[in-house]
Order: sequence, then structure tokens, then C-alpha cells
Amino acid sequence: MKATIRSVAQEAGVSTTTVSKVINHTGSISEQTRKNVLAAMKKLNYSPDVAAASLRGKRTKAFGLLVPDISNPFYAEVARSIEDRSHDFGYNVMMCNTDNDAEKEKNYLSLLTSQRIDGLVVASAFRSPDLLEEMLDKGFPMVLIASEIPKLSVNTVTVDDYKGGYLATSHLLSLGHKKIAIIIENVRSNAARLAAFKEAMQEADLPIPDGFIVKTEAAIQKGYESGKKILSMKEGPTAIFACNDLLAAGVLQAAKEVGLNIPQDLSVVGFDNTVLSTTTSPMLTTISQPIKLMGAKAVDLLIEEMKQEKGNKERLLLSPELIIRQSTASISI
Amino acid sequence: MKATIRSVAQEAGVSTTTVSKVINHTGSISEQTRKNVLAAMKKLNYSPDVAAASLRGKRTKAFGLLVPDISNPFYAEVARSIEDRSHDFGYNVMMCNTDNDAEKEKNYLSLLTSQRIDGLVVASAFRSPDLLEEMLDKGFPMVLIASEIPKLSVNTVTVDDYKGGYLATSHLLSLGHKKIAIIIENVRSNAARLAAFKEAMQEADLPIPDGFIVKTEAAIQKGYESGKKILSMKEGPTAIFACNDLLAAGVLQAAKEVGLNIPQDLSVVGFDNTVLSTTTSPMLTTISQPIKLMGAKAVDLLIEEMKQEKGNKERLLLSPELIIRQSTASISI
DNA sequence: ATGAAAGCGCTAACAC
DNA sequence: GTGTTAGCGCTTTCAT
Repeated sequence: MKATIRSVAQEAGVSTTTVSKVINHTGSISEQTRKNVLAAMKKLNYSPDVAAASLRGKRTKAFGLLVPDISNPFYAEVARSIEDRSHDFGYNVMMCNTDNDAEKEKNYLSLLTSQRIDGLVVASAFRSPDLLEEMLDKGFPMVLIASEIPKLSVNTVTVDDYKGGYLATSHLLSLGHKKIAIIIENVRSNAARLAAFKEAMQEADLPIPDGFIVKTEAAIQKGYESGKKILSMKEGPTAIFACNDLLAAGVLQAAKEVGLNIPQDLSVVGFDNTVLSTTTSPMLTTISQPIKLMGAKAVDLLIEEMKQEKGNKERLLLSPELIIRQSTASISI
Repeated sequence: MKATIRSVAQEAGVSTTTVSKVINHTGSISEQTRKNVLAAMKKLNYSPDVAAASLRGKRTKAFGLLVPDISNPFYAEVARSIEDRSHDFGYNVMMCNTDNDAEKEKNYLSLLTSQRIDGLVVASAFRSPDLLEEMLDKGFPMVLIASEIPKLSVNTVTVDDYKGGYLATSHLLSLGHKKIAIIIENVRSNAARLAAFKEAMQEADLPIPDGFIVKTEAAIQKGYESGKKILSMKEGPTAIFACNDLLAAGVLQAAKEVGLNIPQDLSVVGFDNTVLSTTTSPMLTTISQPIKLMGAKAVDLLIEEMKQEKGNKERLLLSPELIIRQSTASISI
């Protein structure tokens, strides 16, 4: 028999109102009754029912989190930072894996609506963001993390992808590379990385030959395949910018298989600075995103928005950093 | 203004009872009214409020998931498989990171209780399982995954850790290694792996020198440090069994730093077969756990238990598999 | 086949 | 400083 506010009230010899007041620190309560109530709560091992409270207009103390795939180390780390910060505020996080699939996204959105969550953290791509827009219009607290949906007026925290792409390309350029290929994932954040790549190449007056831009999905295997394809060209590149660590790890495998030494024969730079970038051999030069900070900021923004109905939307652009490890080197010839 | 069962009833010109019946497929409803109600629901974009329903004794359609750390690739993959299967049943998953910290475990347990979850999946260590036991006694649906708490009578799905440990050690033994060290994490599952290691060594009449068993935490850095320590011994081992991939990755780094070639100078086997084992170089020989299957089974067990109050507790022991890659080889001398 | 009404656990006026 | 009371959105007897 689970303890209710009524059983606590009875135990403490007061009314439910009083108990409610001590739970929520509202109204005024004498120190003595407070103690009695607290004691009764402890004795009955009482914990308030959020569901019931939320019915009366209070918060559910739960956020939804939409990620493409938690088993992708980048999103696992994002999830961890989101959950940590949420927990600091007494919030639980409902995790949903969308695979960037529109059907699943929609599905989860309605599941989460049924669950009466207080806010939503979105890291999924949402190529058709109509439903999100609807929720936004209704004033539903939401924040995008590591994901951009230009059309939407919404709180956003991302790394500066353009800068990241520029950093990576410049690094390669400064090493003397002239033939650089890029592998991107087909999501919005990667578009900015590509744009920066093109810009940097153009500034250096370098061409981007056909086949030097390949678009694929985020998976080691895909990186491997893309790497194979690029490295089989007659006039292959001397460097590859892989737009995330998963892809870069795949490229490393492909290069090894083709007999290329890294970084002597081929430089590779990744993106995200996930755990993977330190386990590959050679370790990956990559662009780091301040994941801990991003997660914390995202949650803060959400909490903020919940308090003040309809505050202004913020767009937080955090700075990426170039982490030089062992997968890049000056061009030898 | 969110649609309620009342607004739907009004729209359809029926009572709330009728609407409830069509939602839950209970009682009997004429085909015509069914259609009307469905139409009204669609029109108002209605989705039932789980919180309110749960107040009346229905399920909340949410599970809790306690993992040590979602940013550990193994648990990320476990979480993914749990969430996938839960979603198949219309369930949401609340993810909690405990860091195997008793305080946090306790904290989350009470947070989750407030949330009225229908069941709990536990992958966290729970060195003091009193609270879990209490919940179990109350008949609360629970399942342990990749984690053992012998004292508890509870549904469990794990890999056969003993067999896994035996597999790993035998592999090394069959390669001619006689001096083998082991690095374990201080959790229960690893105890079985260690026991199997000892057993296999004894069967082969091989001693385990002082310092060949090191106990640490699950992190690359810890694996690195432990590796360094072991490899600095005068009479070092020719093979190391690292009880998870994170640790193994660290050992690889340590070996490299000390100038040891893998697998020529040192064989390494990991455990878990996470994404890490394919990105290291050389790729890791490791013991694979059928994570997808484990997650699915765990959820199935939970659903099963929810239906039939107090069924018998099952203990599912799945078979691990030896995955031979490149980090192990016959002893050269 | 349908509806009226009670009540799940809780909060918030409002009264005292 | 404390209690009475009305409902939040829903399910569920029990009538009709």
C-alpha cells in the first residue's frame, strides 16, 4: 500500500493541505508541525505522486530527449550531459531513439505528449519539423542541441559548425595539403561544415575535384565504404576531412586496408572528439565539441523557458576546438 | 488548450464514458459512435493523458532504466536495445546514470517512484540492494540486466560471465601463453570472469604471480594506468585479459607507449565487443555479449511480470562468444 | 449501447 | 497557522 498525502496527514494529525504545504514549501507552517509532517513522511516512506500533482497544473518533472541513436558515442555523451543537469533540477529524462526517421520522430512526439513532459530536448534531425513547430506555437518549452532547424524559432545550443569545418580544413591546408576530400553525413549540422570546407578551399584557390565530396550516414561501416571509394580514385586526395569520428574511424580502416600509412600517406581529421578518437591508432586529430557545457546550457535554457512563458529564444553558438593528435601530418612530397 | 476527454465527448456528442471505452477498447460500442468519436479525437488532435489514467490505476507506460553511465559504449548499446523493445510495447524509458554510486542510486529510485513508473530495468551495481529488495517485496516489476545481485530474487538476464572468462583465458592458453595477467572492474559480473580465469589457469597448472590481478574502474584511462603498472614489472606477462573493452583499449595504449607490439609482444583480449573493439588498432579480440537479445529479453520479462502478479522469477544466462580479431597471437618464443 | 457519478492523489483558493 | 473544499483528466461500476 503506497503512502498517500492523506495517510501522511492522518499519521501527522494534520490536514492534507498542511502536508502539501510542507512538501511544496508554500504558505506558512509552524516549525513544529513541519517537523511532525516530515517525520510522518519518513515513517511511511512517502514520496509524492508527480502524476497527481501534474494533474493539478504542476510540473511532471520529466523532460523528453530525442536523439538519433544513443549507441552513437557522440549522442551518448550528449545524453549523459543532459541527464546530469536535469537531475540537478530534480528532473527525469525520457530517452527516445529516432534514427532520424520521420515516422519514429512523429511517433515519439505523440508518446511524449501523452506523458505530459514539461519540456523537450531535441537532437534528432527533423527534416519535416511541422509537428515541432506546432508545439512551439503552443508555447511548449523546447531546446535544440547539436542540431539546427533554421525554419524554427527555438532555443538552440550548437557548436559553431562553420568554424569547426573551417578549423579542420585550415589545419589540413597549413600542413600543405592541396587535394582534400570530405565525407559528410546528410544532416544539417554537416552542411555548415561542408560550406566552411568549400570556403576555405576557395580562399586557398584550390579546386574540389569530382568525387571528393561524399555524403553518407553516421556509421563506421559507412566511413569505411566511403574511404574505400575515395582512395580507389586515380587522383586520390592526400587528406580526408571526415565530419564525425565514426566516419573517421572507418576511413582509418579503409586506409590501412589499402596499405596507406597514416599520417605519412594520408591525413585524416574527424569531428566530435568522442571516446573513439583516443582509441584509434593513430589517435584522431579532431574537432572537439564542448559536450558537457552544451548539455548543461540546453537544460538551463529549458528550465528558463518553463519559468517565463514565452521568453525570447536564444541561439547559443559554442566554440569548437581543434585537437591535434596523430592522424595528421605535413604532406611529405 | 489541450484536448481532454471531455472536449472530445462534446465534439462527438457523446459522454466521456463512451470516449473512454473506444480509447480502451472496452465495453461495447456501436460502430457508428466509434467512428464519430475517432473522428472527434483526430479533429481535436487528442491524445489521452497517461498521468490522469494512471491515477485511476492504469499503467503509466513508462519504465525506469538505471545504468552506471550511458557514455560507456556498452551501456549505451544496452540502453538502445532496451529502449527499442520498450517502444515496441508503447513504453517510454526514463534513463538514469548512477555511476554505481549508492547515493545516486537511492536518489533515482525515489525520483522514479514519484514518477509512477510501471517497471524498472537495472544495470547499475547496487552494492547495497536493500531498497531494491523492498520494492521487490511489494511486487514491483523489475529486471536486472548485465548485472547480478545474488541476494535478490529477481528476473535477471546476463551473459554467462563465467563462460566468457573461461573462453577468453582458454583462448590465450591455447595460443601458448603461460604468463597471463587480468584486469577487472570492481563489480559483480567481473568476479565471475575472474573466477573462470583462475579456474582455467589452475587447470593448466599455471601460477598467477603477485600483481597479475589488478582491480580498477571502467575507463580507458584506468586501463592505461593498470597496463602501465603490469608492464613495468620485471617478470611481466605475455598476455592480458582486460575484463571490458574500455580497459583493453587503455592497455593497448600503454603497450604502445612502452614499445610493445601487439600481438607479437603482447596479446590482449577484451570483453563486451562494443564499437571500440573495431576501432582500435589492432582490432580487439574480445568476448561478445548478445546485447540486442539481452535488451529484448529483459523487456519481455518485465512485461510478463507486469501481467501476472508475482510470477516466478527467471534467470536467463545467455551465451557469450569469442570474437577473434588481431590483438592476440601465438606466443613467439 | 450509452451515461451519471464517484473517486484516484494532489493543489490552491478561501475560510476560519 | 491550519482546515474545507473543489476540481485536474481519467476509468469504472452501476443504472438505464
